[in-house]
Amino acid sequence: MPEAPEVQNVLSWLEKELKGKTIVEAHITHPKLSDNMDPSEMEKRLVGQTFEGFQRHGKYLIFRMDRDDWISHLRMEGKFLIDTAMPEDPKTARHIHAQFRLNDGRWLFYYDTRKFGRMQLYSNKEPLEKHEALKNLGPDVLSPEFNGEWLYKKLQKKKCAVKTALLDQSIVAGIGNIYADEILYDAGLDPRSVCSHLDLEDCDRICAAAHRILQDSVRQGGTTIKSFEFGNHQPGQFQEQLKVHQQEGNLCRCGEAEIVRIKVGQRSTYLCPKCQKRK
DNA sequence: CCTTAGACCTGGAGGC
DNA sequence: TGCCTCCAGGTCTAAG
Repeated sequence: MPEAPEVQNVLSWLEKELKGKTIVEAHITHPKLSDNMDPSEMEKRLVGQTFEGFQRHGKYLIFRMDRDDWISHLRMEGKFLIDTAMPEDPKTARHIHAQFRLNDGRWLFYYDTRKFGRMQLYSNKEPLEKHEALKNLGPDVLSPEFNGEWLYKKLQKKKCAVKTALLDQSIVAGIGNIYADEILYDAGLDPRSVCSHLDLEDCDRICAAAHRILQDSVRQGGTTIKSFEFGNHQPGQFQEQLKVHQQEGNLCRCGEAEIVRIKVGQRSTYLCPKCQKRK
């Protein structure tokens, strides 16, 4: 589901709601949700801990509790909800896989129809970047570390398609299928272009486009195509700005070609054959 | 090392 | 209405 801008909106909302709150009760009902320890151990450890800090790296949410770092990846459909009681609609309730009662009486629910999302808990005595879930990530897409020179150095040795490289979280963390298409359209590059064929100027354009597009999307609440929401049911607005992603058959803004859909690395990929050069 | 197909899950949309 | 196929903001693995 979410890429960096959507995760950032979820994070900001959770920070506003949860900062300083303490977990007083925890139930994890999906056994695979906590994949670095037993669910019952995660429940036990979380009870009594207070939300102190909120961070994001790529698509990972990081809750800094008083003793542990609690990390959550929403994958395709994971969502947090906050309410005073379990939703009554059984169709919603059956997809709640964890619930945490707070010291203000409310509940934090984790909801995930496809059960792809995962959580981990690590002692905060270790630095963040040492945690197994985070240690292979490249720089966050919105950080100044992700710049043309750095990307150029990474892509020079690779012969895969440039879109595949942008989706590789060890190169840059936070870009997913929607924004990869939008970034490459903005940079004027065909997603199938061979990484090692790109020059420094191409990499500069990719990074500048990534920063501009993703920052814009953060401000507009992210992209809601099917189900993304934050803040208990707010959709994002950025889908109205999408120029190629899911625009198959629509006239490109250049007015000279229709957007086409192809497959790159098994993922649906949208591009304008006129505006995007293959290198 | 790299690339690719399949697995993990559920539900919505569209064809017949 | 039902049944079937395809599709989905992601990532991991096994196999070649």
